[in-house]
Amino acid sequence: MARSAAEPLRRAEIVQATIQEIGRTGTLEVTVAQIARRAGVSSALAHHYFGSKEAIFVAAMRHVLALYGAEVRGALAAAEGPRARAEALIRVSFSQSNFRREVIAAWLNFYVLAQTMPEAWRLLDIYRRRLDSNLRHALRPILGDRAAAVAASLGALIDGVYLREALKRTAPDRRGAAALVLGHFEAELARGDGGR
Amino acid sequence: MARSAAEPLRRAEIVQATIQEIGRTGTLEVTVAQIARRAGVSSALAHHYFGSKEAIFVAAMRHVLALYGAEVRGALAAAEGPRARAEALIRVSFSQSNFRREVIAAWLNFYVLAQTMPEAWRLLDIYRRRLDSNLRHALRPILGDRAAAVAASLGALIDGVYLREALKRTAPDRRGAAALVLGHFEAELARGDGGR
DNA sequence: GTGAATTAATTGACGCGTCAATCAAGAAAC
DNA sequence: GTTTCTTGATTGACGCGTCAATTAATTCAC
Repeated sequence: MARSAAEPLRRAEIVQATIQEIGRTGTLEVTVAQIARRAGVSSALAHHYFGSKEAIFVAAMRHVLALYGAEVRGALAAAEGPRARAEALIRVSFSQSNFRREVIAAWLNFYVLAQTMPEAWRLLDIYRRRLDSNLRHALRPILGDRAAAVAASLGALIDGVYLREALKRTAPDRRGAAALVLGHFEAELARGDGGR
Repeated sequence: MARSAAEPLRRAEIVQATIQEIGRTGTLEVTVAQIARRAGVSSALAHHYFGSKEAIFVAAMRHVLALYGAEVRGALAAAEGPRARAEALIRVSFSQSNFRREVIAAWLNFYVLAQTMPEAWRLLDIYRRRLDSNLRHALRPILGDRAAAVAASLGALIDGVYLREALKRTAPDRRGAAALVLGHFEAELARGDGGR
């Protein structure tokens, strides 16, 4: 059979173009034609591979979430001790590859997409659950019963920082964003007579 | 002239319908016809009064922000002392009228709107600036130099709680949301040897 | 190895639905 | 009887998804 490796390549290009277009416009109101043009293919091909515009968006979400998940695993593997694990989870959220204009814009719009697309909702819910779970796990040894509450707080704060970054005109300030959340973390540690 | 008080009335109805439709669909992808139908008028009338769909959205934003602003002023007026003022600012964000499904959904979508509409961006920027300013003012006497950082953290946390609430299927939990933010506030207070 | 056969990759054109905005005209108020 | 209020009908643009057809790659018979 005539099986070249074109399909996975094209799929990846289209997914990449989708994220960039969402980043450029800041909206989900991008046409399949725009995405296809940026990917250097025809809109018909995009439909051929993904079937629908919604499916293209879902693929883009999966890509972003997968990248994030992979970095999380890497960071956790390298972290020694509960506190380091919690800090690693925070830092990953503001890593070079995740805390970028297009990715931030994509996240914001994925939240909107989740309002109408069950599949998008499911994906975001998985992300949230996993982050909460990871945080609780890391915090339990140092914060005990307060672990759950602090995990929820840190999770919401990370999302909030993303949201606010989406409004800024300037380039994302990874260091500042991470410092803000880490500062919050330290305040909670200090209070709970944390692990110092 | 035939100037009954119809115009302001219709405008208010249309604005209200806009917020409800955004809440129902969770998106800005609502048609003028849908909004008009819910307001009990024709789509032509909506255009007659507002001129464009964008203008309708802006009016809806102004409404939400104005309501929030009014409650903030009321709460600040009633609060005695720096700490009470800060707590009042937090509580207002989760008040009965602000922390509702439709309003939360509207906020989320206003953030998206701000990506493409300068006017929407301006309005959101004013909101953020004012909240930061109010918080810094209240915190300065008890936290000194740390006031700015804690204000930024609290602001982002509030936005993050809104964002996460937008994903939930259940009715908004005002008490829980306020408790989460207030809990973090206390942690910062305890750390900075705050005002007790 | 060459040519026919088979399958994948890719596209241009376009139908069909949708929607924002306009317009011309009727109803109501004063 | 003029002005505001209101609408149904219309339109022009646009975008998703489809389809028939073309091109490129790979296999296989010999």
